[in-house]
Amino acid sequence: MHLAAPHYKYTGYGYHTHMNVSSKPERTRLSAEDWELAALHLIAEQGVGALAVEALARQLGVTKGSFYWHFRTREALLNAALERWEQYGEREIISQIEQIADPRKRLPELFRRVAHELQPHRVYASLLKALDHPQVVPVMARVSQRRMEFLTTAYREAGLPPPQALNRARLTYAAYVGFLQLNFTLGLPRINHEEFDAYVEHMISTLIPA
Amino acid sequence: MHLAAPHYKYTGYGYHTHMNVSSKPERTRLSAEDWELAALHLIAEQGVGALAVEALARQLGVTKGSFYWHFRTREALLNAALERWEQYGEREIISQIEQIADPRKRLPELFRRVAHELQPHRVYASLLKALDHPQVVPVMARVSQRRMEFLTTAYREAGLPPPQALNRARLTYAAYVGFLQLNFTLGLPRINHEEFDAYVEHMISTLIPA
DNA sequence: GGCAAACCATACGGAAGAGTATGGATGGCG
DNA sequence: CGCCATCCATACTCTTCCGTATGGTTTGCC
Repeated sequence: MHLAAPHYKYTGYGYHTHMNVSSKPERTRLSAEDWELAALHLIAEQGVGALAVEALARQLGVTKGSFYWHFRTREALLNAALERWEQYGEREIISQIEQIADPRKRLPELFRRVAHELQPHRVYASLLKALDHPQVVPVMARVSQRRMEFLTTAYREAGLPPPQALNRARLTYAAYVGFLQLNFTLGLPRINHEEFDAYVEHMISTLIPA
Repeated sequence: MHLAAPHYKYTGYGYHTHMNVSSKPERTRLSAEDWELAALHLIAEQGVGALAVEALARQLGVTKGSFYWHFRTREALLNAALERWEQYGEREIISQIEQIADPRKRLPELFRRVAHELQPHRVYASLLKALDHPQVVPVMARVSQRRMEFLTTAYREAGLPPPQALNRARLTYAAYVGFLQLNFTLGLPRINHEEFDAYVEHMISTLIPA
């Protein structure tokens, strides 16, 4: 009889000291948060379809008995993990960019920063492939919508008239999403580092108004 | 004992007269081709994950017994369907575009044509979400690679120097892929017709050199 | 130190779906 | 007409994975 709704602490996005994936000497007891983080980790690497409770339990060194104490169902875990991801997704980057004084320097800087941290994009890429699961659609819709709006105002502030700014934001964000898919999901001729930097600069020069 | 490797006819991509999904008065006997086409149809609408043999059989008005006569396994069906799709995918469009005399008019025309036939893109979009299945990766890699090369030469012929042409092709194709995902997979604020046309023109003016 | 509450293991039940075995129906063709 | 190849139905088995039931163990705390 476990109707317990455990304490959601939301201490951010990252790993605890006592949790390490795929090695089991550390046998501290687990919290709901641990399961959510492990779930996100698994989603990033193998996709939403691979999110099975018994597999996760094995990976954490426990059994299903533990899981069903913390969560009512598998869907509950997915929802909790998605909610956590949505909360602590782009917080920092957006606020960092907004602190840049010159509006015309914001977009290039955004492009370069986003380009150089690949890890946070893995979850987003996995979630893109899971758009048939009804639970992820609203989350992705909200996140994508917020980012699009951020891009749109950035383009306006960079000098584009409103209607063009919206379309340019659409184009930019589509290019971002497509790049994710084509590269570390599909593995097209593995672009290397210098080449990638050149690509980013090409993007900047063709998408951002001088 | 059915080791039979049935006759692959490859008569193109489209529906037979005697096959209609989701109504069953027509009870002709089925061929391997029928199963492949039905599979592609199902993939386009519900994704690769929904490709179950019993479900397909129900939809075709037969039972599994039929299926396992034509195919050795479920994977065999997927491979056959993918192969068919790869063969009869972009044949026409590419050849049509190549017949346009002025190289500078090819890209705008390509953009506009691709934009106005949504149906063929549904399979591609579904396959993008199935990039965790190892069977679809090589197919998508080949198809995407071919299209990218086509775009690259088109940009060169339109006047871009080679390195820029490659990056512009990358950008363009990423924008295409991302648009698919963001729109009829995720349902972002459902862009309407005039607005969509305006978006396409915006793409043309920012991505294609004057 | 002992007692709740929190946490976990073990052993089930049940649904879904892949694949197999086998016999029946159907159609061309000699 | 009758036979053989083709096509399909029925009735299984096996596996995987979700969820439940229940009892055991650990931990904070009085």
